[in-house]
Amino acid sequence: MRSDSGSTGQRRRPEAHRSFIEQARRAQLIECAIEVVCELGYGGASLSRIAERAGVSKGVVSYHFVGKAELIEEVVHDVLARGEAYAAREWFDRLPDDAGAWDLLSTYLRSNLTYIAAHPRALQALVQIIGNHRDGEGRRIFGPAWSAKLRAPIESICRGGQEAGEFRGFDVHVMAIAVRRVIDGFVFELLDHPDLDAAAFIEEVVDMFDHATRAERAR
Amino acid sequence: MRSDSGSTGQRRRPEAHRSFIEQARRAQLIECAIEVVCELGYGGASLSRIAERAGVSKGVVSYHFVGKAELIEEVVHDVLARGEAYAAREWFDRLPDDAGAWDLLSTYLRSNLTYIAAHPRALQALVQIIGNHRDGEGRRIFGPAWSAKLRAPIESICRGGQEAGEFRGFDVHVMAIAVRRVIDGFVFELLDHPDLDAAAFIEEVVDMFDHATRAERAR
Amino acid sequence: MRSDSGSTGQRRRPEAHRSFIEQARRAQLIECAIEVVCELGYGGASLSRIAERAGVSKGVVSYHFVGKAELIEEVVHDVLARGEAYAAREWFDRLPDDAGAWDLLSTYLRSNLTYIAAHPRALQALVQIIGNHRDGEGRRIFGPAWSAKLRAPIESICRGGQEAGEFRGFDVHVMAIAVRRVIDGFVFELLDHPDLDAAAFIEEVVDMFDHATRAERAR
Amino acid sequence: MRSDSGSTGQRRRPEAHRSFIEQARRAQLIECAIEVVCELGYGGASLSRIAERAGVSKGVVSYHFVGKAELIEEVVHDVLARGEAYAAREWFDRLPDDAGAWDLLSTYLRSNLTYIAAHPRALQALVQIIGNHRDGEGRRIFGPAWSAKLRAPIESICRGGQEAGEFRGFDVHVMAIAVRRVIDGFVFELLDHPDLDAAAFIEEVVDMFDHATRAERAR
DNA sequence: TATGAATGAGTGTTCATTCAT
DNA sequence: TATGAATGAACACTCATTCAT
Repeated sequence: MRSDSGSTGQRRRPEAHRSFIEQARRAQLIECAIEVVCELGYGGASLSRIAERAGVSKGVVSYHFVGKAELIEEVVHDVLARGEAYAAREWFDRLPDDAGAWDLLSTYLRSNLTYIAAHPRALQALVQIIGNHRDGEGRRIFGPAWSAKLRAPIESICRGGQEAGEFRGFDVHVMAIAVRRVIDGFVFELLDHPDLDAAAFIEEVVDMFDHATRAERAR
Repeated sequence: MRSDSGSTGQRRRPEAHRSFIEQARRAQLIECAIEVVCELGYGGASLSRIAERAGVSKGVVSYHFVGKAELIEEVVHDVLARGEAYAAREWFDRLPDDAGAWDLLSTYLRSNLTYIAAHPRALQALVQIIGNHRDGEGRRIFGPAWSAKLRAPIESICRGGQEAGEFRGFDVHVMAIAVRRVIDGFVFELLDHPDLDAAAFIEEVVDMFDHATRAERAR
Repeated sequence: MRSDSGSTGQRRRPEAHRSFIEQARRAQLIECAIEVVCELGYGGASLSRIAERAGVSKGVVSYHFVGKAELIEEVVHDVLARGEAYAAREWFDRLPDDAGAWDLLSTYLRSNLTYIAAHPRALQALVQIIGNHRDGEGRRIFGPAWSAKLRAPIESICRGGQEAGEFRGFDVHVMAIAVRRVIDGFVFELLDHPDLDAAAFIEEVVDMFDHATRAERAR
Repeated sequence: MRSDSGSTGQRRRPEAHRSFIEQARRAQLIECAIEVVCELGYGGASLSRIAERAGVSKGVVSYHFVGKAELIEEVVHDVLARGEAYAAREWFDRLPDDAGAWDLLSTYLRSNLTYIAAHPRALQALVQIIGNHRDGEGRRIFGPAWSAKLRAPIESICRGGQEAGEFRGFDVHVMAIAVRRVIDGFVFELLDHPDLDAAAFIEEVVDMFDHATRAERAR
């Protein structure tokens, strides 16, 4: 999932030989970056503030990451990887072998939303970075191509559901956009209202997409 | 609709006595700010770049606006005001006197989406600003309260539709979030794919929310 | 008293043909400059703030004065001229024809101190300007030569007193410095403690210099 | 003696763990600030000029001091601390155990004046800063309260002398003002006339205050 | 590995000044 | 006479980055 095409031209260190301590520091700094981005926004997440939060000197960040860009992109990679691992478990646990399209879509929704509910701050950072991180010329790093890749599985599920007659004949691209937008919106909702009933919210969303996708008289 | 709550403590000039030329410059600078924010993102929209785009010296911006915050917030005010004017016209033109909840909601969707299709860059700037503009302590200027105000009319329409039996018994808050998130997502879609068939996209969205909201056997 | 040697190279307008209105504006701006310097200090006295205080546009100041330097130097000229006029009246009123050195010195002290008590803000501005106003290369405009001129009459009086045996054989230069420093210090005292008993203060100062100057067994 | 009342709200670094090199840089920058303030005045002492004088880049100053205010206030602290250390030595060396009020006062005068004669530039900077340094709202940082603290020991000595019958019944507050004003005036005198006979000047001042304070027939 | 020190570009802002109207 | 508009330099400050130790 992670695009290794060094967006900024900066080469990443060879991931192979990293000592234990280096791995730990990187993980710690990524964690701190998440917190700072979440609290102060992408623009407020300077290296000094991240280092300060980690209780280390500013140089440490530059030592472990080739540049700010690598740290930021590593945050994205990290959060995404953890999310995918979580989703894979859900997928395996919850889905029967003969799962229908709606089973797939509702599982996709639930696994995404429960993961967000469990780590709202990490995903807030992710959203901030995706919307703001740019290269030297001002081009978004996580642009259209990246979003398309994120939407692909949803579109695939939807197409399957339509072919099976389970879903009505909507435009799968539009539906995928709606699904992702609603999922990502959950992040803000959770942070803005910490006392939100997440489970109820999730079921409402699932229910909404049930009505939105279901074939007229199906299921 | 415009929140006069001077987020930064900076006082805005008395809007009353503004010369023609001042109005023109302000409008030009707001326009340039929109373009720069749209192209380079919130973080890339420095006063120098905005001034450069306008072909004037940096001091001009400071002359016409009390501070960067005023310029940025004026962009929000401006885009919002134009959007509301547009929506008001649509409302008046399209809606019969005895409009039902679905008439209202679909008009809300269509007027918002067609306005976005007409000025995608302005609304991209708006989205960037809303998500990133913060005060000196790092608090979002356009935070939860602001979003809530934006969602209020949608929730009101939904409640009306439920009371009239036109809509099913979904959670109006969740639905309002979905509506706004999908609408705002349209902004990115348009800019990322300039050749998009906007009309078709809009009808798909309207159709989706028709299915999502409709009472089981209604209409 | 005013040194016309254009300290900054800037030429002053010919003082001759000034319309009534121009005179009034200049006087008003000088007054406002005094207030602003007094309240915000020399460094805080920008043309904008002075103009704002006067309720006119910034350009007005530049119109009536060749540059900021002229305005500032005109403040000095003005306050000094008013002070001298006051002193001259006191001199004429209070002094007998056969006045002794102590009569002269005490009158000098009293006329200076009462003038300060009457216009503390103007003299606070004066002190601020004299200590801070500099030319383009950073040289003080009101430097040693200027202070020397201010001290000349005191030294002259002291020398007279010594020749007459009225004063003891102190160093007139040192005494003149002390006199001027104490007088100028009164300015701060008045502004810092508005409820100060000025008359008592003045008599204490006069008394102090009586003891400081008097010949051992004289008077 | 150092007022820790963070005048600007800016926090000073924990003075404890400062590396040797940091201490050296700070000292150097403080020295350069003194020179620049002395030569160009408070208003001419920009960070760039101070850095330039030190032969370092502008950022170095910001690196070692939280803000300009800290640097400036550190100059005050530094000069004052050195002066107090000097005065304490003088006090210890010169004063007998049974010192009278005049011994105290004359030692106060001499130690202050000789310190000034030894470091006129540092004290010129001090005077400039005290008269001009202000907070964001234009209020003087070293205002009335600060001056009062500086005058306290003089007043105390004077009161002692009066109670002992050594001094005449002058107003101690007025006398303290005179003492401080004359002392500070020495700074300008030295810089304006580098060839001044400092020792003679000092003795003249001491002599003057002897006459000014002495009880009618005492000593 | 980690730090402290330094750099230089870039930020928003203020300012005195100029000039057409 | 007076204004509003614009300029460009200077200001304090922040930042990502580099590097010797």
